[in-house]
Formats: sequence, C-alpha cells, structure tokens
Amino acid sequence: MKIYSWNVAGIRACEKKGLYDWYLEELAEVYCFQETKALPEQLNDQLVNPKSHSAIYAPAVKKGYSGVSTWVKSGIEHKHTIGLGIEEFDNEGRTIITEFDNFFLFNCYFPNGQRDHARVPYKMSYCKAIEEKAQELHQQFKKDIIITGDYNTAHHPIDLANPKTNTKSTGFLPLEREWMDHFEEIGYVDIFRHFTPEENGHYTWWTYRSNCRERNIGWRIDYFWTNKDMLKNIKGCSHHTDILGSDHCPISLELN
DNA sequence: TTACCCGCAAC
DNA sequence: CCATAAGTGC
DNA sequence: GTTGCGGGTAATCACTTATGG
Repeated sequence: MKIYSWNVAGIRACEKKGLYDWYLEELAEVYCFQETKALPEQLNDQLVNPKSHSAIYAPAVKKGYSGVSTWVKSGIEHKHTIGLGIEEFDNEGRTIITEFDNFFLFNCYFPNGQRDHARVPYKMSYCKAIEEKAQELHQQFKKDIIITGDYNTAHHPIDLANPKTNTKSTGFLPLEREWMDHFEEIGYVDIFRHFTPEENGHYTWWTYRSNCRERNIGWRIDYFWTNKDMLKNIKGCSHHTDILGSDHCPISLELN
C-alpha cells in the first residue's frame, strides 16, 4: 500500500500543471492533499470524482484559503472524519482523519506561524490537539497511527538549508522544534529521518524566489510520523522532488 | 523567504 | 473580459 | 588582511479573491 502526501498550494492551479495526469500514472491507494484553496463546487468534476478513488474535501470557511482533501482507492474499506471537533481549527479545513482496518490516517495542514509570529500560539495549540487526538484514538481502538501532511516545521538544522539565518523565522523557532522533540519522546517517529538518518539536503519545500528549488535551498516540512510499533510494517518513505506543480514536492510512504 | 552589504571581532 | 491590488504563504 | 558572524535592508514568486473599468 502506498500513501502520498502533497501540499498542492492551490489544487486548481496544480491541476493545470498536471496533478490529475500524475494521479492517473500513479493510482496509488491513498492521496492526502493540503492547501487545496477551493470549495468542492469550484472544482472540475475529475477532482471531485477521480477515476479510481473516492475523494473527500475539508475546505476552509474563508474562500481560497487552506483546506485539505483525502482520496482513497475504490474498494478499500474506510471511514472519514472531517476535523478534530474543535471549531477554531475545523473552520480552517486543516484535518481529515481516515480510519482503515489496521490504522488511522491523519491528513493535516499545520498552521503557519506567520512572519510576525502572530499565529505561533495558534499553531502550537493545533500541534497539541493533533497529538491528543492521536493518543486518544491509539489507546481507544488499539490501532496504529499515521500522521502526514505539511507540519510547517523543520525539526533539526539538517532539515533546512539555512538554519542559522532562520532561528527567528517561524518554521524553525525553538518552541516549534521543541514540540517535535516532545512528539518524539511520547513515541512517534519521523519516518523519512528514520530511514535516512543524519543526511542533509533532503527538502520538501523551496521558495519560488531566487531559483531556490534548482539550487536545492529548501526546508523539510512535510512528513510522515507514526507510532513506533508501526515501523515493522513500513517499507520506506520517499521525497518525489522531480514532481512539479507546487512549491512543495509530494512525499510517499510504503506499507506492507 | 533569500541575497546583499555593512561593521566588528577574532585569528 | 483583462488589469490591478491586496492577503497569504513562509 | 581576511574570515566569519550578526544585524539590517532590499528584492523576490505564486495562488487566490475582490475591485474597477
């Protein structure tokens, strides 16, 4: 089973740049998209009813802003929950939780802290809410947990090209990084880093400015995290840096 | 966000 | 219909 | 001298909605 996650930075624009063709080539079991920036009624039919999948959308109340969508291949038993049951987060279309036979899949768009750090507290409370929901579902249903999406945080200096000049930028603030430390301490694993330890230059986002993607000046802010016990079922995790269409690249997780 | 320039300290 | 401005991203 | 770091400023790309004519 293969799961993709991709921050598309506007699913309509990304469609024009080949998202649906890429989907048809892959036809993986699951796709998690973030920053769809659209209401379902604004979309072409193929994005609402993709050929081989059922798609669910969690748009933000505010038009053209945020939003996530999860696509599951026809025939795979599953059940969706939109949002966390917390209004301030659900208003912004940040979360879809999908339950499968053996695990829960969280598709998350973690908030941006904003340049002036105004939304850092909001971001931190979203982190906490996701963490609590994951623990709750894990303990209640005894199923594994996969949390993917755009975390908007680089964990360690090797996770971004310019760690020194960004210690005061949201995405690499001590507070944001500490939450990831904590998340690790309570038993969750950053899957890409697990398979590719201590190797720098692996990013999932590059600013459009200054040809940063070509020069690989980027950040690793999109992840798959799972509970530790799930590791034995995981074959690998990849970054698909050759897939264009957004300022993020798709990432994938392969399960047994 | 990165790129660039400036001043200052360290060697 | 096209051009432009403004908000957001980070 | 030159190297390196910190601080400050300048210039930057794209998606979306709304507005104007």
